[in-house]
Amino acid sequence: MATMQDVARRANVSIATVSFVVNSTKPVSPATRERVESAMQELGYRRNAVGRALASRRTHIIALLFPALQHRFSETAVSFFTSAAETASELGYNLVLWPVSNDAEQVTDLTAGGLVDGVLLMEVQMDDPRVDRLLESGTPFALIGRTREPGALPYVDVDFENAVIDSIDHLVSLGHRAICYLDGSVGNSLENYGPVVRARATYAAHMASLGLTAITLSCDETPAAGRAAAGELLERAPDATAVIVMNEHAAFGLVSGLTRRGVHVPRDMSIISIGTSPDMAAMSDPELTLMSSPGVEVGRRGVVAIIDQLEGRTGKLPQTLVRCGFEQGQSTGPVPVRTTL
Amino acid sequence: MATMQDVARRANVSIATVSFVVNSTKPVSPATRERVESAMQELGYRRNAVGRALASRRTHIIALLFPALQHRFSETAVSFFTSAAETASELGYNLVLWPVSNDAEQVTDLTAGGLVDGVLLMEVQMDDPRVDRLLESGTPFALIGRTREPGALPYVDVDFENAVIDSIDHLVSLGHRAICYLDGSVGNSLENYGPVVRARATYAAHMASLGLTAITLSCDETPAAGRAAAGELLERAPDATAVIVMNEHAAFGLVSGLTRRGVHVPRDMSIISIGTSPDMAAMSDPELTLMSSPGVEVGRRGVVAIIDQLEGRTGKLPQTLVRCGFEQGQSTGPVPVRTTL
DNA sequence: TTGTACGCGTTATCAG
DNA sequence: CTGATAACGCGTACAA
Repeated sequence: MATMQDVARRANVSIATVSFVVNSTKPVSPATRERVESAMQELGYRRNAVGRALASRRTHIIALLFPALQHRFSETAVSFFTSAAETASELGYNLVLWPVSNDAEQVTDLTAGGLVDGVLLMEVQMDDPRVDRLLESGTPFALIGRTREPGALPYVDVDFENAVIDSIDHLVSLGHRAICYLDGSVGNSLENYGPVVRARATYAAHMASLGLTAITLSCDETPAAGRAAAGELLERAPDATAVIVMNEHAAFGLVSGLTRRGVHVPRDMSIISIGTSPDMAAMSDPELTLMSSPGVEVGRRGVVAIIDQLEGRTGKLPQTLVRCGFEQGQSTGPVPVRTTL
Repeated sequence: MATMQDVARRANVSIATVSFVVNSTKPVSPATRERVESAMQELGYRRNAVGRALASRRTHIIALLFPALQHRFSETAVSFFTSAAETASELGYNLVLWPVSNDAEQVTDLTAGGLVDGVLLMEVQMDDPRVDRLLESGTPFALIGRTREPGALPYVDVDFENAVIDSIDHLVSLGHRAICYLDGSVGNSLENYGPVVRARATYAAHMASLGLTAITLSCDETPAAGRAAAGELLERAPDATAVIVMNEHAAFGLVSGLTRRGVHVPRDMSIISIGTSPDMAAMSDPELTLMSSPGVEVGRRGVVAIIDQLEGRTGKLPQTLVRCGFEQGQSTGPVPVRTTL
């Protein structure tokens, strides 16, 4: 509860001097510095964040905008949240969780309120109206994800494209040629969701470049849909020996659906799941081979990206893609030897 | 960027009058109110949160203290985070994520900084030093969880005790008598973790009150440990026909471990998982029957509890236990008919 | 009903 | 090196 005023009186200096030693903003003689510091000690002084914010016009608060009414956050989201908060904390900032519906108006409320220094925008859509609002507002921000045309926008995103390529290459190295692809449902909002769109395109392109035939399936993001997809897979692609899944919840259903139908994983079919955390993957039996999405790293980099902006560190534009980590599970193996006719 | 001053000038009134209409804190004649409001409209005025905070001594910020270095939050935690943030937002508050290590010193930093009006403390331990710090600080707070002796502390907690009782009763109604219990590991920090301790005690007590034999197992919180526990179960309790699991990750392993050993779920063994979300449960095959932990409700109530304090609504002490919801899955069924010797 | 003026706790500018 | 002092944007007695 002690203010700078109190400290100043007790140390027989001006309030300005106290400010200097607190912020090391100007040189102070060792003698007076000593007096001030012991005064602070005795009074248990802590500088008031609000007063500081008003005077310096910096709150040291970063808003993490996340879509309210969100379908479902994955475990990745938790590690992202907490990692972002921790990074902010380490760098002297605070992270406030800011739910926004698709109503872009709330973005204006936020930026005009003066409470936040910068904004981290989660779940960026391919064409996201909130981004335009942020640009108008002049508030520093960074995207988690990318718009269709990121241009000069600062962003941090998961590199799902390379995850797809790595997955294909890995499977090919195991001898697989008939590699299918399963992602989230078409015809719904995911169509506009960058990761799904980009990954699917990458799958098609890379398969083509290898002279392989691309077969894409989609289903809802539920285990039940994944189980159903197992049937569809066997019907539409009877020769398939591997599936790359970009649909975490469906991946579990796909494994159990195949198993139920007598298709052994990985002996008869290899499965690799993109964007699943190791903890999750372990819950499948057999455990899933996966490309884990780097929630912690993305959270950290996102926060660093805006703080760099806020503190005027003007390096090169932060446009970062963080790669997924390959983790060998038990759901992939060499292509089965066909003892066919 | 427009300040109250700007609005006041434009409307030809004093700055105080603007404040009155903005906060409806004093009656204003319709005429001048109109002038002020259109001035605000034209200037796109938004009240500055920091100025307001400094003058009113209320930031409208609530800190959510969560344990840093704990990167294994369940899906429940996500719904808790987001629900808390949304509730706060609806009530005109902001929720900031505040990572704290076990070092209770950080709690002092927080409360002395003047940035937050109140504190929500997650993952409360049975004997939690942070609670003492909060009490000393005088900052309004509420606990998510409970200490060993909650006394007059405001808290919101999940009612795992009744979840255990309901689980037992449900299984008993299906004819089960040999009902085992599996929870998190003993000998580690979980020993001091309220939910685990209380639920285990409740299991023992309720089984005893029914004249049934209690058999308790523990294992790490991983699917692999759960699979291993399947073996231990069959060995230690060969007559068991049901297991109540208070260890989300292990529950998955238990199911697959039993299945691998030729024990069919639910025909030979019923399993019910406490504190698992429906989304998670669906990833098991067969889908788990569960008592879902009410993350959303707990988040909402926790925030409401401190806001009530902050706004001086002095109803009865908020000490709330939120019950888990029973959700029928496919992992429970009637007790098997023993055609034994 | 409306206006004046002070205070909230700091930062920052400018003299000294 | 140190000290006044003016912002910063708003809330609120107190006065008119």
